Amino acid sequence: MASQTQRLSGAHGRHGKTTMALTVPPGDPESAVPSPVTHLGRPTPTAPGTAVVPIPPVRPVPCVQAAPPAPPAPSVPSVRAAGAADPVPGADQRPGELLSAHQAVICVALSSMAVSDEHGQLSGQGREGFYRSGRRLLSRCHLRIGGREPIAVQGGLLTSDGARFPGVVRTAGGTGPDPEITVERRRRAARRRRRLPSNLPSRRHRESADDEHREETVYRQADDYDHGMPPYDPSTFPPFAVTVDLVVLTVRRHALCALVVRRGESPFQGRWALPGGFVRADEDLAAAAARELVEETGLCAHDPSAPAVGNGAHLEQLATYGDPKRDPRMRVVSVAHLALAPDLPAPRAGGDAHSARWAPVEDMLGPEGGFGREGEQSAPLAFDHAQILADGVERARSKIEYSSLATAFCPPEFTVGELRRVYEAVWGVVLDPRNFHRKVTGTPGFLVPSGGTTTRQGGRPAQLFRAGAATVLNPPMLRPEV
Amino acid sequence: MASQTQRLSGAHGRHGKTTMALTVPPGDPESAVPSPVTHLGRPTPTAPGTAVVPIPPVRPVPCVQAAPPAPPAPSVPSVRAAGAADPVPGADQRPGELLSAHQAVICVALSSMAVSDEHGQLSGQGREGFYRSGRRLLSRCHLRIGGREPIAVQGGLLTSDGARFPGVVRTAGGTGPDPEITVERRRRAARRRRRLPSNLPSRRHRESADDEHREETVYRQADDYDHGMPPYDPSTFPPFAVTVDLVVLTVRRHALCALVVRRGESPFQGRWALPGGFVRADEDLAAAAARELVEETGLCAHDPSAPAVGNGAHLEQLATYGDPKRDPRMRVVSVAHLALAPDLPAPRAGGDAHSARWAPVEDMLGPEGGFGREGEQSAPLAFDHAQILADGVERARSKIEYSSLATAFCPPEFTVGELRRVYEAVWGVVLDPRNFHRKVTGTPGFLVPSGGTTTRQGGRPAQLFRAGAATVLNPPMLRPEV
DNA sequence: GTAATAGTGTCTTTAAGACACTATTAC
DNA sequence: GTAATAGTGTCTTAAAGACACTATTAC
Repeated sequence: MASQTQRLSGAHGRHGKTTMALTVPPGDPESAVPSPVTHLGRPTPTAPGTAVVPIPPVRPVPCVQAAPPAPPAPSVPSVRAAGAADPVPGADQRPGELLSAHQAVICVALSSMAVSDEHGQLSGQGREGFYRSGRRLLSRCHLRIGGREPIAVQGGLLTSDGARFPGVVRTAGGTGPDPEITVERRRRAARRRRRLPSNLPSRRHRESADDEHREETVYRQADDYDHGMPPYDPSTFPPFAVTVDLVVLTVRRHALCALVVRRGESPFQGRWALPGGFVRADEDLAAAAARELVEETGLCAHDPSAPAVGNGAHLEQLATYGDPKRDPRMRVVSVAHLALAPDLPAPRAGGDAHSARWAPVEDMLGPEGGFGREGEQSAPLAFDHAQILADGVERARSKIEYSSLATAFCPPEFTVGELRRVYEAVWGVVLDPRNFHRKVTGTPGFLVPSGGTTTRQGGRPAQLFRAGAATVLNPPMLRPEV
Repeated sequence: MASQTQRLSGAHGRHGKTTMALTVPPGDPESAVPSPVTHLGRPTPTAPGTAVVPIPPVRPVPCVQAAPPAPPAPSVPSVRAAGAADPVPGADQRPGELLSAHQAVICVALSSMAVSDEHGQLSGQGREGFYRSGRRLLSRCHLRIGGREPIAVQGGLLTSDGARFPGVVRTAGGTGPDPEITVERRRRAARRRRRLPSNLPSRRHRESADDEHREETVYRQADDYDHGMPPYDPSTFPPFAVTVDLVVLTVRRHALCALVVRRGESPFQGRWALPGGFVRADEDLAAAAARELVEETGLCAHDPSAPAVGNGAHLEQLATYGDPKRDPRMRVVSVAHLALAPDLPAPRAGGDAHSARWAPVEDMLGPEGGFGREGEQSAPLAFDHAQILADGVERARSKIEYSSLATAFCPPEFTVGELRRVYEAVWGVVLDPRNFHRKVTGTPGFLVPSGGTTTRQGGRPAQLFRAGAATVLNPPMLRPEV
C-alpha cells in the first residue's frame, strides 16, 4: 500500500508562484495513453517536482505555522473570548511540522471550503476552519465559562458557509454523568442569501454578529435533557434520502391487483417491488407521487377537492416508512402513497412487459410471498414493500366502507353491479345484490344516474351511474365478517 | 475585496518537503493575541513564505502537469474507454499554469477528497476526481457510444467514496428536445464497509469492478421518461432533513388540549409550535417520536400491540409533511405523530413555564389562530403546524368512533362518566349519559370493571373500569351531527 | 331537603340482513 | 325455453335516539 507515504503538493508553477495543488508528475509519457483511471500520488519519490512526507501520526492536527493577523474579537455577551491561537489544552501542537493534506478532512461546498482533522471534527485548531475567497471565515472562538474552557464535543459544517463548534462544561461540583452546560458556537459567513439551518430547535440563544460573520452561542442547561439522555444537537442532521413509493391498486378480473415493477439491480435484483422514486429538491411529496404515477401508469391524479372526473386516479398519502435498515445501502425514508385506479389496459414501463405488471395482491400477501397464478413462484416483494402493500390494501379496504372511494376503481360510467363487484373484489366477500342496490341507490349523493343503460355484463340492461358529489357514506357500507 | 488575488499554499516545511497546505504566515506576532477569528490569506503580498497568484479566469480547470502513470483500464462491456488524460474537447488546458486552490471546488468526507471545478461538477478534467490515500480513485472514463462522446451533464459525489458522471448522447437523427440516451459512469472505491447509494432506482445496468474500484455504467432510453420529462437521476438525491413533530392531545378541564412549545429563535420566534426534533441517523421514526414524547412529557409510549397499561400514551404515525417551503431555512420533511395522553400535571420543558403549555385546540384552530383564554392573543402556530394539529385532531376525533382509543385519554382506572366526558370534549358535543352507558358497557371487551368505586366526580358512587382487550368498536360509537 | 352524578328500563326509529318476486336481455 | 343480471318490495332484527325513573352521594 502507498498509504504510508504520500506525495503532496508544492509543485512550483510559473513565475515562481506556489500553489495548493495535488502533485502530478510532469510529462509522464503514459498520460496520453488511453486509461480510464488516473492514479495520482503513487509512491514515485524520485519524480521531479514532487516531494513526499510521511503521514503524521494521528490527530490532533498540528498547526503548520503561526496564525495570521486576526481581527478583534466580536463581542459575545457574558463570555470572555480567548485568542484563537491559544494552544488548546491536550493538543500537542508542534509548530513547523507540516500537515499531510490527505490526513486532513476537507469539506467544501461550491467555492467555499472547510478544513478539519481526519475525524471530521472542526475544533478550530491549526488550520481548521472555514474558508471562502481565501479568507478563513469560521474558526474557533475560545470561550471561558466560569473560568473553564468547554470541552469540545463535535464539530461540523452546517452548510457551505456555516459551522458549529459545540462543547460542554462541567462545574466543579458536578457529579452526574452529564455535563451541566452545553455550549455551542455557531458561525456563519454573512453576505449570503441562503438561510442557514444553524440552530433549528434550541430554545435559548445569544447572538453577536460583525460585518463578516454571524455567530451565535447557544447555552443549554443540563435539565433540558431528561432521563439522562445525552445532549443531541439536531443541527447535525444526518443525511436522509426521501422517496415516494406507490401502492397502485385496481380491480382486474374480479381480483384486487397492485402494480409492481421488477428490480434490475441489487439489492433485491430481479424481485418485484412497488414503483417509486426520489423526491426532487423543490417538489412536494404529493407532486412527487403524482409524477411517479404518471410515469408508471399514465394516470393523472386528480385534485382531491374536485370530484372524480375523466380517468384521473385517486391519490392519497398512506404512511411513511423509515426503518434504518429498510434499505441496506443508505438511510431512505419513503413516503408511501395509495392510488386507486380503474382497470387499465396494461402497464407501460418502457414497453418492457417483463418489468411491470398488475399482480393480484392475494398472491403477494400470502405467507412467504405465496405463489402467483399458473404456479409461477413469486418471491416476496423487495425491501419492506410487502408491508407497505399490506398497509395500502388495508387502507383501501377500510376506506371504501365509509367513503365513496370505490368509484375510483370504476370507469367514469358504471352500473350498480360493477360497483358491487369492486366491493366484492376489494373485500374478498360476496354481497347480496338486492341489499347492495338498496344501499347505494338510497345514499344521497353517492350515485347520480347518467341516463344511459348498458348490457355489457349480460342480463337485463342496467342503469349507468356516475360518482356523485358525496364523499362520505353515512351510515357506512357495512363490511361483512370474514 | 481581497478576492481578486489570493495567497496560496506552497509554504516549505521542514526537511525541504512541500505539502498541500493553506498558507499561514510564519511567526505572525498577532497570532498569540486573543482573537476568536483568524483570517487566513489576507492580501499581504509581502508576507514571507507566501505567494500570490491571480485567479485563473473561470473553468475549465487546467491540469497542472501531465498525468501520472495509470493502471490498465477496467473492462467495461460494450464501451470503449478512452484515456483519462485525453484532452477533453473544449477544455483549454494549458499545462504548466497553476490552479488557484480556492478556485477549485473540493469535496471531501473523512479522509477522502474529491476535487472539482468551482461549479461543483466533476467532469474528470484536469485534476478533478476523487482521492483517497493519495490516489485518485475516481476519474472520468471517456465513453464513446456509436462513435459519439456523451455530453457531460453533471458530476457529483455520491458518498465519500463514490462519484457519478452522467452524460447524454444524441443520435444523428434526433430532433426532440430530449437526448435519446443518458449515460452514467458511477465509480466507487472498494474496500469500504459502507454500502453506496449509487444507483437506487435505475433498472438497467452493467457492471465492471477491479480490485480497487467499482464502476457501473447506466444506460437509460429516452422512453423511460414520459411526457417530455427531462431525465432526472435520483442518485443525485437532494439533502433532506427528517424530523418528527408531535401532536400530543389530552383532555383538561373538559377541553381537548394540545402540547405546544414556544420557539426561542427565528423563524417564528416567540410563536408556539408543536414539539418535535430531528430523527437520528440510526433511529426508527417511531423511536424518534417516542423519544421526543419522553423528552417533552415524560410519557412512555407503550407498544401498540399490548393493551394500555400504566401511564403509557398511545402513539401512532399521523402523516408526513414535506412542502418545499414549509421551513424557510431548508428542506425539512416532517413525519408527524399523534399521541393521546391522560391529563398530566404540567408540561416540563426544562421547568420553564413560558416554554411549554397545554393549549386548547379550539383556541388554535379558529380563524387566524383565534384568541386564547382570558383574552390572551395567540398567534397562529409556527410553520404548518396548524395544519398538522388540525389533521391530528381530526384523526383523534374519527378514531375514537371505531376504536377503544378514548381510554388513552383516561387514567388507568376511570368511570363511565369520565369516559363520556372524554368523548364530549374531543367531539365538542353533549352525549346522552344513559345511552352512552348502555353503549360502552354493552360492547364486549371495551371496559372491564376493576371492582372499586369512586365519588371523585360527586354524586352517586360510580363503578371504576379499566380498558378492556377490545381495540375496535363494532358497531362504532356514533358521533352526533354538529 | 336540593343538586349532582350513576345506573336501569322502555318505547320509537333507523337501517341492515334475509329473501320472495318481477323485469329484461342473450342464447 | 334457460340462464344471467337488474331491480323492487317485505319481513325480521340489531341498535341507536329519546326519555321516564330510581339510586347514592355531598352539602
